[in-house]
Amino acid sequence: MPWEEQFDVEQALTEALELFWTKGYESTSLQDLLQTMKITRGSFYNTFKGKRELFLRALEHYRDCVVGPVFGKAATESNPLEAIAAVFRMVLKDSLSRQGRKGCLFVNTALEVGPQDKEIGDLVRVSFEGVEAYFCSKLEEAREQGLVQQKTDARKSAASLLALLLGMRVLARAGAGRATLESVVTQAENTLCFI
Amino acid sequence: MPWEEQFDVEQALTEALELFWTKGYESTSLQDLLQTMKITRGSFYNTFKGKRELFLRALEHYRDCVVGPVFGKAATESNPLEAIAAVFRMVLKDSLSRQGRKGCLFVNTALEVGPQDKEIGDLVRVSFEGVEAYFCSKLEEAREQGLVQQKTDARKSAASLLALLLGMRVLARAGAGRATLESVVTQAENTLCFI
DNA sequence: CCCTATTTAGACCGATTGGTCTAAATAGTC
DNA sequence: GACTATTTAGACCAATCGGTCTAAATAGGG
Repeated sequence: MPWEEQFDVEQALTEALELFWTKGYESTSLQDLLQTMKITRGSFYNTFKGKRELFLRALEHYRDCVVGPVFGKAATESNPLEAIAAVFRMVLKDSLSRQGRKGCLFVNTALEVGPQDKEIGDLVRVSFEGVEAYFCSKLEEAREQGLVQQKTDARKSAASLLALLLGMRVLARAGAGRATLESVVTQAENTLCFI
Repeated sequence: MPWEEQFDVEQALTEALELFWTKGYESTSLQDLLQTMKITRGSFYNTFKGKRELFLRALEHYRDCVVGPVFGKAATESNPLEAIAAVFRMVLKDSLSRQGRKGCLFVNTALEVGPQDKEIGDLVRVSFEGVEAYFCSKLEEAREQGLVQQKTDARKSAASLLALLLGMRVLARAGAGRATLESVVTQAENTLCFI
């Protein structure tokens, strides 16, 4: 046991992520974390430098293991508009589950700790810009394929789609009804047709 | 001085609101509050029962003094679609200012403390539902006046407009660029035309 | 089996948290 | 000007915060 790490770092990170996601950064105490991650104080500060550093790793973990797959899966759609719609449908499906009521960790973080921590704030802002760029590229693809009017401003449409997606995450965490969440997606799909 | 309150409660409440709005609930300490409100511990606990109770009053203050006027002003528009557009334009103008980078206190609260405090969570959810209902009634008015297609589903459209508005607040607090925020509003205006 | 590198459990740290309490100061009433 | 109701300033509280440190336990290499 002494020579290599005694616990599954990946597993512990996942548990920490879950906790931060549910309770937010400030409301998650060290005691909470140690209990949930099932490690001791010593290993905690040995493996992760501190609470903030763990949080940063949890954010990256979330980006790679939660956000990434959603867009990866959507990218398999051959129709670029369908790729965008698929993102909305996946987020909707998730938002309707018990799990999904936690919202999106990036959105939660953007509001709670982003404004007070430059590094973290930048990380989530860059992530948002990535989503916007993803939508934008898909819309440009759609235009090239004639799926969308030539005059469509991809950047503007991408921005509004991003806002729609973030809004849905807020509504989900705020406990909005199923009908409201579904309406957002159908309206997004309609928007994609009329774009 | 003994017989009535020694300080301007309204003023103190406004300063507290500002602080909660900027830093969030958890990150705002009693020391912060006392300093900003320029009152002593004694008067604090005399006038407001505690931190949570002050926060609740700050939320109500925000609802009455910040959110209310926006919708009140918009309601003076004779064209119901213009009333909705006016809300978006006002929120945009605010979001572009230094002040507006705080986002919306209700949105911030919905994500940070809403999930952990039923009373507060309900308060913000009800507020969101109010906005949705406002949009909905305006859209129904528009339909009656023939400004909008007869088949338009006012409820669905209202929900997506709400999501768009919340998304804009998230983007503003996350530090999104001017272009992104403006795009959201122009797109919302376009959506209103095609509805 | 000894040595060594590492992890363990948990005592301990100062700082800060939200909240209470008391004694002095204050400004009205009579 | 004494009395009284109230506010003041700030000492004080236990609990918790994130973080450090040490001694015992552990399991590899030689």
